[in-house]
Amino acid sequence: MTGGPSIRAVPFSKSTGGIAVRLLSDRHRRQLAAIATRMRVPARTILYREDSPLSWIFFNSEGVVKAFRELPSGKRSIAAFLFQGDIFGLAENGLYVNTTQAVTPVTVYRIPSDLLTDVLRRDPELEFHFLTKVTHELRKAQHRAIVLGRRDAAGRLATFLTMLEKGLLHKTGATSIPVPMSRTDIANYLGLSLEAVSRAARQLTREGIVEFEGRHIAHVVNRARFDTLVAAL
Amino acid sequence: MTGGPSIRAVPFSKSTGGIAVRLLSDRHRRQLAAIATRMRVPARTILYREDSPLSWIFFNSEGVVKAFRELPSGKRSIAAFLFQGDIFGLAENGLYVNTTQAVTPVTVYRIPSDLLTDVLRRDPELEFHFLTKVTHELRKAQHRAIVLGRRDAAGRLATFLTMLEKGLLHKTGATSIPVPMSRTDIANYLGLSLEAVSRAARQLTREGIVEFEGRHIAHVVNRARFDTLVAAL
DNA sequence: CGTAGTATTGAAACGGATCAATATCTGTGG
DNA sequence: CCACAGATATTGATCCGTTTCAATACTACG
Repeated sequence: MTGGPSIRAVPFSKSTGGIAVRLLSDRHRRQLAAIATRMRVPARTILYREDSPLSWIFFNSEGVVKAFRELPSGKRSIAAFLFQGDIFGLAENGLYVNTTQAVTPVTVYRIPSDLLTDVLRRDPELEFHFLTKVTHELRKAQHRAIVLGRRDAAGRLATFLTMLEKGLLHKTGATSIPVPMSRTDIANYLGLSLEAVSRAARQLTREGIVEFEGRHIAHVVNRARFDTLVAAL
Repeated sequence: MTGGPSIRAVPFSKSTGGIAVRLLSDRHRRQLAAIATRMRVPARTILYREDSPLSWIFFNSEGVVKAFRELPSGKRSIAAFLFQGDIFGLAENGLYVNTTQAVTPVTVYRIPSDLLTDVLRRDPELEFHFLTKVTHELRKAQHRAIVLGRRDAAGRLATFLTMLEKGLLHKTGATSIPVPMSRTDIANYLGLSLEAVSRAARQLTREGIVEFEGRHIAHVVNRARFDTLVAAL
């Protein structure tokens, strides 16, 4: 949302989800700006497909992206949602591991992976930022795995809402949580059926814990019970 | 298993799970040897506890370590098993995220985290190795999450055995898979009850897919059906 | 060789998946 | 701006598998 060609919008400049991410120096910004391409794409745009050859690493600057795998059974498993500040482009043996698709209109920075590798190998400080970023993704993945260990659908959904909430920059007193993705996406992320997610949402409403305003905004009505439910891992 | 103080046993020197890990140069080995401490500990030793202050990063050189979190409900969720070549010591805000405990007798290298950080910041090549390692852990975590998305216990267990098998250095023709951890550990990793794991093992046996020799060795009897089951995600 | 932790097996109940029908939303063109 | 159509979501009923509870068997370690 910063106008012009400024690299300020590159996500390194902000904190995400509670960990302190050091700010990029101007030198680093310039370095990245020299090799990055800014892209604005509409929702549903596919950025790359699984098993296609790795060519770019991406930075999400604005909007939400989902990373998923198509399973042999035809089901799809969403590995992660990428928010502002997240990097993505995970590959194995030179092939992307997931397919990534814009959930909302998205602004990303795209850097050729070989160029990025070169820059990183020459600049340990910058590389350290990446190490931090990937470590952060690792924590997110482990956290998701813990959530998937839960049996109860309502608890999983509540925990998911917490994730979304923590991703925000905690506007004080803001009780509304934007839920940009579809129920189907949530189901695929939580390892539940669409119906189970729908029923879980209803249950949270019925019990006076969460209220939904349309399908894309949630309000935590009873914070105490909400927190209890989330903590009841 | 290499005798003496050689740093050769440091895990960077071998490939893990299919990704090509570049060998460490002698210079890098020397650099790490200067700050690393080799430790041999018996099974069940706790290496660090969750929420304790980060002080070391570990390298697993020999044996199996589990990383888990104690959940408020009293259950425990195993985030990962660390095998030969894996690094561990994930922290958030300066506190370890998991508790780690030796499953078998273990040989690890322990490096003070601040020293390691210093070395990495001065050596991009070495740092790149770490980036690769962490990325590898990230893939493992995402893979686990996909497994947890499965509903059927037998499929989860079979997939788990596959993981263990791929971790091996593929001795050609070796049909036996060592299963060093307990059934309870497997249950905590797969998000199943102990009973479900036990029944799943029995089912695999009954259907002539896997045979167990004691509780810590598995043989894949019918590879075709085994692979089908694993692929049936 | 005994004992405590670990694992197996059985029976019952809960909860989510699935199938099916209906409702609501979203984006497109009139 | 409205109407329509396809996609997305809700709700209901039934089925199936895992959890839980409980009793017994095994195994590993001192």
